[in-house]
Amino acid sequence: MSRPDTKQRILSAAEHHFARDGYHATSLRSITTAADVNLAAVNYHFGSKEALLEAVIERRLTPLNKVRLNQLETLLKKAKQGEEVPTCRDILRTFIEPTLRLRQQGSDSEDFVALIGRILAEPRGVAMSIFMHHMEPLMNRLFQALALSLPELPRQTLFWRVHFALGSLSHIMRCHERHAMVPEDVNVDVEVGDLVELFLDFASAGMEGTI
Amino acid sequence: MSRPDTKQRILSAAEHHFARDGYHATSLRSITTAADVNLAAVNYHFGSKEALLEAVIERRLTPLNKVRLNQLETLLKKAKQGEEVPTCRDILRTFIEPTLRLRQQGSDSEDFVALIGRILAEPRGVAMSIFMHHMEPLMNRLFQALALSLPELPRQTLFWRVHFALGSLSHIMRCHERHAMVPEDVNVDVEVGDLVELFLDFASAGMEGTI
DNA sequence: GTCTATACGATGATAGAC
DNA sequence: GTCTATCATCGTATAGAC
Repeated sequence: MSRPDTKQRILSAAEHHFARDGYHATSLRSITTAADVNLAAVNYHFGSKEALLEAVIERRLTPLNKVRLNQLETLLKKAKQGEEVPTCRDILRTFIEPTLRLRQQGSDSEDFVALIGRILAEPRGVAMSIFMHHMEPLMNRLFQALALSLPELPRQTLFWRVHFALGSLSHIMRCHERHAMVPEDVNVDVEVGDLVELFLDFASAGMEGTI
Repeated sequence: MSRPDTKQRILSAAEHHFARDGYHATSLRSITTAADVNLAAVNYHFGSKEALLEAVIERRLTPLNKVRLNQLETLLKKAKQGEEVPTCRDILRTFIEPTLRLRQQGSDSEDFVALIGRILAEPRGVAMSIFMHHMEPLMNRLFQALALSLPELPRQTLFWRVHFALGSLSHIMRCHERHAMVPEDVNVDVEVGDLVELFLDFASAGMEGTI
C-alpha cells in the first residue's frame, strides 16, 4: 500500500512532539508511532533526526517569512509614497502579527509557534544555524526599517531594544498555554488580535522610550 | 578516601553542563567525569538526575530571591516613609539587577543565569514546578508593587506587560554570549551595569506606555 | 521507489554488592 | 562512599518485501 502523505505525517508528528517535549527529549520512536509509520521511514525520507528537525522548521518558516517580508515591503512602499516614515508600531506588526496568527487559523501550525520559541531558547541548539540562515534577510530589513523609524536612536541602543522586543516575542510564542502565577482577579484568556495589540503597546513604547 | 566537597563539585559541574547543553542533552557521565567523581555518586547524593537539577536550582535561587525580596521591601518602605509611590523603573531594578549581576561577580554563577533562562524556556520541563514554587512569593510582591506604581493600568494589561518584560529578561539571561545577526557597525559588548540600564529604559517605557 | 522488520553499538539511569 | 552489573532505550544501518 502506498501512502504519499507519509512525509507530511512524519513532519506533523515531529512538529508536535518537538514542540511539546523539546528536541532531545523526543525519540524517533514516539514520532513514528504517532505518525503510524515505521521507525526506519524517518531515516529513509529525511536522513537523520537532525535533518528531520530542519525539515520541520523549513516547512513553515519559509512561507511565514515570505508573508512577513511582503507586509514589511508593502508598508515601506506605502510610507515612501506618502513621504512619511512608517511608525515603529506598524513595522513591528508586520513581524509579529503573522507569527501569532499561526495559532488561530485552525491549521496545525500552533505547534510550530511553540517550537520556534523553544529553538530560540537553545543557543547552541542543532536548529539554531538553520533557523538563523532563514531569518537573516528579514532581520536585516527589519532593523533597517526600525532605524528609519527611529533615526535619533543610537544604533547600539536600537540593536538592544530589538533584541529585548524579540526576546519578549519568543517568550509569548512559548507560553500560550502555561500561565503560572496569575493573580486571582486576572483573566489571561485573550484573542490573538488583542494579544497582538497588547504586545505592540508594550514593545513600541519600549522601542520609542527616551534615552 | 572521603572528599567532603563531592556534592558541591557535582553541583557545579552539573550547573555548567545543564546551562551549556540543556538538561536532556547532558549525560550524567559527562557531569561526573567533569566533577571527577564516580557515576553512581549522583544517585547516592541526590537520588536522580532530576533531583540533581532541582538541587542546582535551589542552591542559587534561594539566596538570589532573598536579595531581590529584600531590595524590593526596602524600596517600598522608603517610598512609604516619603509618602511617595516607587517608580516602575526602581521596582523592576530590584528584580533584574541582582540577577544580571550574578554574571560579573567572578563567581561561577554565570552558568546559573543561563540555566534559569533555559528552564524558563521549557514550559513542561522537569524544573518548572520547583522553579515556580520558589518564585511565587517574590512574583506576588512584584506584581503588587507594580500595581501600586501604575494604578491607572487595568490589572489584565499589567499582567501581560509584566509577562512581556520578564520574557525579555529571560531572553537576555540566555543569550549573553550568542549574538546572531548583529549589524556590522554595532558593538554588542556592554558592561553589566550598562545592560541593566538599557533594559530598564526599554522595560519601564513599555510598562508605562499609554493604552 | 516505498516501506518494513530486525539488529547493532552506544549510552541512558539505577540497583545492589562491596 | 565506590564500583560493577544490568537493563531499557536511544539513533542509526541494512536486508529484503511489496
